[in-house]
Amino acid sequence: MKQEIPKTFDPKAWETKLYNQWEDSGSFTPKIDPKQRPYTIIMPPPNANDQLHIGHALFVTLEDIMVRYHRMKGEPTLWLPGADHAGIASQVFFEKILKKEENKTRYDLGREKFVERLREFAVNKRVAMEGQLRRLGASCDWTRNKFTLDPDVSAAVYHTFKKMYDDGLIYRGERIINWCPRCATGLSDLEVEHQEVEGRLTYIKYPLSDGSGFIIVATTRPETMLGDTAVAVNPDDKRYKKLVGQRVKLPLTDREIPIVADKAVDKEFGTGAVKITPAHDPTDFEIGERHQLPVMVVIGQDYKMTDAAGDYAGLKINAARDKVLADLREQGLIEKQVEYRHSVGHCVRCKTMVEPLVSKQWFVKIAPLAAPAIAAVKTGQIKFIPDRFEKTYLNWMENIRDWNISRQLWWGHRIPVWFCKNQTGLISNIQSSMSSGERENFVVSQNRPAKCPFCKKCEMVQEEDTLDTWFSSGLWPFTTLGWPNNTPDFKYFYPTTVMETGWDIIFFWVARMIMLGIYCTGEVPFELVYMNGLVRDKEGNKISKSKGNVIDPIAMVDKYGADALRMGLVAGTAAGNDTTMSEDKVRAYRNFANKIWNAARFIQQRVSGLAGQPQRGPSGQASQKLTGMSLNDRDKIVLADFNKITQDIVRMMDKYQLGQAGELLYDYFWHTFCDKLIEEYKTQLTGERAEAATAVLGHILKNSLRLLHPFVPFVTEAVWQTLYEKEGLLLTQELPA
RNA sequence: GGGCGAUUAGCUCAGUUGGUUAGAGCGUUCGGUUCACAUCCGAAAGGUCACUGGUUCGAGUCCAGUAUCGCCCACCA
Repeated sequence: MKQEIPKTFDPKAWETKLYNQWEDSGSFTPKIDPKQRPYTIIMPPPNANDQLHIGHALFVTLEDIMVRYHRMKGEPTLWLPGADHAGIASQVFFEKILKKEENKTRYDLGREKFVERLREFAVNKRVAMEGQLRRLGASCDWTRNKFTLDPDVSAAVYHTFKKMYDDGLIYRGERIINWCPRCATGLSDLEVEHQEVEGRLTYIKYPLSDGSGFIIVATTRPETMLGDTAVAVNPDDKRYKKLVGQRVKLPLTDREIPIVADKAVDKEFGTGAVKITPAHDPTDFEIGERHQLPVMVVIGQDYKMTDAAGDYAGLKINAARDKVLADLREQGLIEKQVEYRHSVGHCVRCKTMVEPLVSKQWFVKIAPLAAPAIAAVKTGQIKFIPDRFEKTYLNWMENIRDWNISRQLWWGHRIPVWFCKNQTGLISNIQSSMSSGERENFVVSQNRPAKCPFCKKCEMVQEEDTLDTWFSSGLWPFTTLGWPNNTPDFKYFYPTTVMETGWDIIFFWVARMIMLGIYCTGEVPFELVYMNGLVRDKEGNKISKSKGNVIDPIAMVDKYGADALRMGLVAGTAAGNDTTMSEDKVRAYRNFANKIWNAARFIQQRVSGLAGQPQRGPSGQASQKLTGMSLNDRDKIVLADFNKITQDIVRMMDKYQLGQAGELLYDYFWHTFCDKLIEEYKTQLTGERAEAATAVLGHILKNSLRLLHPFVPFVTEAVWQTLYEKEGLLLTQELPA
């Protein structure tokens, strides 16, 4: 009596059941075996503020394929899941919700309440996300699940901050930084994106102090002239050579400022003379440093002119600009104005125009960290797939600048620094030169020091700022394994094997992990960086909510099954290349899942004894069975072909050509095995050829399921359990040799 | 101003170290109703592999240059 098997594969009937079975069996949790080399992937932790999108589905699928493949090779395999608190992203996201639903700001709630609410929010998002990862079939080890704000991870973050401070790698400095007025925080250079905007270049006459004439400067931001502390020209510019060292009267003020020569000035631009406002322009800040110019702040963090702006104090930037222009015009000091397109920095999160400001921030001195991180890639200790990204990485690393790690946010790791209340020095006089060597009374410590070492009596107050999210992310490959404690996990699984992530975060994340990994542990954090591309829509557009072309991966799973989505995401794609996604594609691979199901269904119905003759264990036994059989020449060719395909697949998988392996499997299974071989052999399933024909088809089916399993885990497992019930879970089976 | 990538069938894209008639999905046309699967099968149309030159017995694949498009980095006020 044959059991009735449905005509189509029904993912809904199988997926949840199979996933629970896998998870409950403990198959995702590796056993530490010192005799064997582990295979480890730390999952890039998704932001705990939203649902999974199609890009997550891509990386989850790629990593799951790698992990399932290596698990089937018999390696102790760890795929460690987690979530990121995503400082600025989550805070901005949650503030929007707060505004919309309760019409409140973070200040209305206060820091403590705000963080508590956001934590609650993040927990809920995490739980939902973990459910979605399961829907995709992610075979990660949930017993080791981590969150960046977990107490042990946080402790490791504070530990690292202190270690770096003690090693002189962290300093607090008054620097010009990118300030986002909307988020009210400083940003790193990477969090700023430049966009072209229409502007106007204003040529202003600055009278020479000796009354001999004018020097004309061009600027897009006339209002900042109130904070000018010099005019600069190129040292090789003949026009201005004799003016260097002279002074000019700064219009609208009673100040006189010098003319200096600096190579950063472009002779060709404007008049070749440039006003220098160290407090409000990064280039000017650097020129100012070279010439020891004072830094004069005329724009505050509230986007208004400061008291130092004299008559203009309190005006918003645009109003100040209008008034400055009007006043200059009245005095006849405007030479001309021309339309001018130039690029201006915007906050990568909220798209608000950033304002360069001088403020006190914490920085990581990057050069000592970058050097070994460059070497690690140059010597091949760390390899990139595809390797062209090594150039991108090196190009950036060789020009890297100090890293601003403080954020004026509430959501994140609060900087473990404590100030003496009686000599706080929190707000220093920013008009003074920053390199005055001022000393501040603070202690670096995770917990509040029992006694203030400075005044001996105050309760110390903690730094208000939090750390850049990427600081804790940079430690992720080892804080997840228990570092700085020498735990069994850390000892065994570190350094990890593969870091699989998007090329868009090479600088944000990959570079920082390499630098901090080597610094903290003395070893590279991973051997291989696999870069996945962006998922684009059918027309190749970037996917975004505003374009309305989002593809919800879970909706695709609901409609076509996880196997179909997975196969649609990876088949025929190459590392580092963007990939397109469409419902058509998913539908096509749903048909493939069904094809697998039906091939098995046919064999189960037509072939007697297959299910009752388990070819258990190492694949060698399957071949032994075949060798004992009277195979004809055609059988031998068919089996040799399959053997060749198997070797090709294994070779591709080992080289991380996952998309190609998937495509080859698809093509072989459907168009060779189903269309040709089953059709050919189905007439031989009775009579004297029955035994051999059965064995050949059975062998290929069974081993195809093994090879296919990393790509389409659900349908292969469903078939496996239907046909070979007694043999256990497919994901713990060995691959064909 | 530097760096990187793309250009292959109507559309979206693969093509591993150079090797026989260049592939897939979707779409198009024609033919198949029992015999695993119409979420299927068989067949067909459709490509000077952007252009030019070079290396080679042999180039979609390697080299140089050109064109178009795209991306990243950078302090041009």
